[in-house]
Amino acid sequence: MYAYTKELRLNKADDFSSVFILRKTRNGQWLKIHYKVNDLGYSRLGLIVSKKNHKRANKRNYMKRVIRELFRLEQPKWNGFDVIFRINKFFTQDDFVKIHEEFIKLTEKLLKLDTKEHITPSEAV
RNA sequence: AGAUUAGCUUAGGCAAUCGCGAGAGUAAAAUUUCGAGGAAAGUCCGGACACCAUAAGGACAUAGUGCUGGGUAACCCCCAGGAACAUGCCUUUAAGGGCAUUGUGACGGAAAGUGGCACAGAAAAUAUACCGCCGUAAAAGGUAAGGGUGAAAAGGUGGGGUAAAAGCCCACCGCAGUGCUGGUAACAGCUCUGGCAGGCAAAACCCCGCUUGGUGCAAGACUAAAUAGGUAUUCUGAAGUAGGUCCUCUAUGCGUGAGGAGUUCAUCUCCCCACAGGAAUACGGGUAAGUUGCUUGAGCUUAGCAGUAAUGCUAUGCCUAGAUGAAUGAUUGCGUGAUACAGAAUCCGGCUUAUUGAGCUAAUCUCUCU
RNA sequence: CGGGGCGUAGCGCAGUCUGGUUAGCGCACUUGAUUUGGGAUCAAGGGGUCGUGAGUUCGAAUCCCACCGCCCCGA
Repeated sequence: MYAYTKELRLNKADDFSSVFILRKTRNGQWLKIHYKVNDLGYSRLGLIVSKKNHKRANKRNYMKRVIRELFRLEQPKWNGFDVIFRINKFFTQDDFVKIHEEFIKLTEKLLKLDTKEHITPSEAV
């Protein structure tokens, strides 16, 4: 149920650009998301972490891991969406709780209707 | 015992839940094994490997490198040693000399050549003579002791000597050279000889010795769609339509070009030659895409031996990431000195830089005790 | 994986190849003059660890080495 396999990733440039063209975005302090409905029945994740966010590779890898982890835990509650996350601002382990809150806030529009009624995001964690 | 400096080692262990990459396993699951670093970094050197070029080697150019010996697959690397310098102490009238240091140590050639040395100073390299000194009636002449300039001025100190001076002479020191001794060598020591060559800089050009083909895993190898094009073979050249009309005839005519003939106002007509159309099949090249290269290697562990050491040899055991939108995280607990810097991308050997805490070694200093 | 360039005053640039004792230029800034006032103009002035650190040299922005930051290019 909480798996994160290769099928749940956006890999091709066409997939990315099709999401960008729709221009549906939400912005937060650390994160920015682009999203688009798909017909697959499950959500897919794309990540953009540039060298301008942080120069060191291990710090960028950490940010990617955190977002993948949150996606893994949250995506079963969503309708089928292609979602691309971009990092606005560099964050570390100390900011994890804040990042989690922001993640849930940004993605509340993607929730399925029935889960929205029964479970609040904070309980799901 | 503490502090400082320098160097070396180490980079964590166990457990729970949900997850990630690869292998094994299965019909599919279940299950199970392994899963970042000392710098993985910077990309500064050296290789392995692959392809291209040359196919015997040599010379030149370019770039790099430069005390001696050793290590290595190789090196702008490492180890050991030696000049030189620095710091401290001792000694000396001075020049200089000695000792210590886990300090530095890009250290071939300046007598192959070219060029440079601001300002100051008489003079900055062919030496020269400003103030001076001696000398003289005055010049000429002799001289470089002293003064002054500078980062640097043709050995230093003392004595003799002289008109005044000067290695002109002597002693000691420095310098250059012959010889001997020690050392594999760089070099060191001793003796003798020479009155002293001639400043600095080659991280100025340069000369000499040595090294040096190019491109890099996006190298390269294999499989190989769609579209377009290439080569070969075969088939087709139909229908429609055109030649004023009808009949017959013409199938390279309706496209192009060269040539010829006829008629003619002609942008007309005809003849002949060459090329050109369409379809199918096969072939090879090759793009996207995929597979491979891709991890067993100048490998690691332990022990012994050789060597001052770097390192080498022998034996024994081990297999330890291999992704490709690119794998280690989240929440906790136990416990600890446990954090920092930081994430493999073909692989090794170095160098450089970043860095927490703990431990070890050495030197120096301070305090206490004997 | 490989190659190239840049860093000098608040901003944009010279000077670096060939080392030399005031490190300049333009704009901006400050003060004064001019004007009723402002702008423009004229005159004077301030402002620099030459990206950082070591080295060569009597002397380094310049030469050598190592780092830091920024930009560009090729496969």
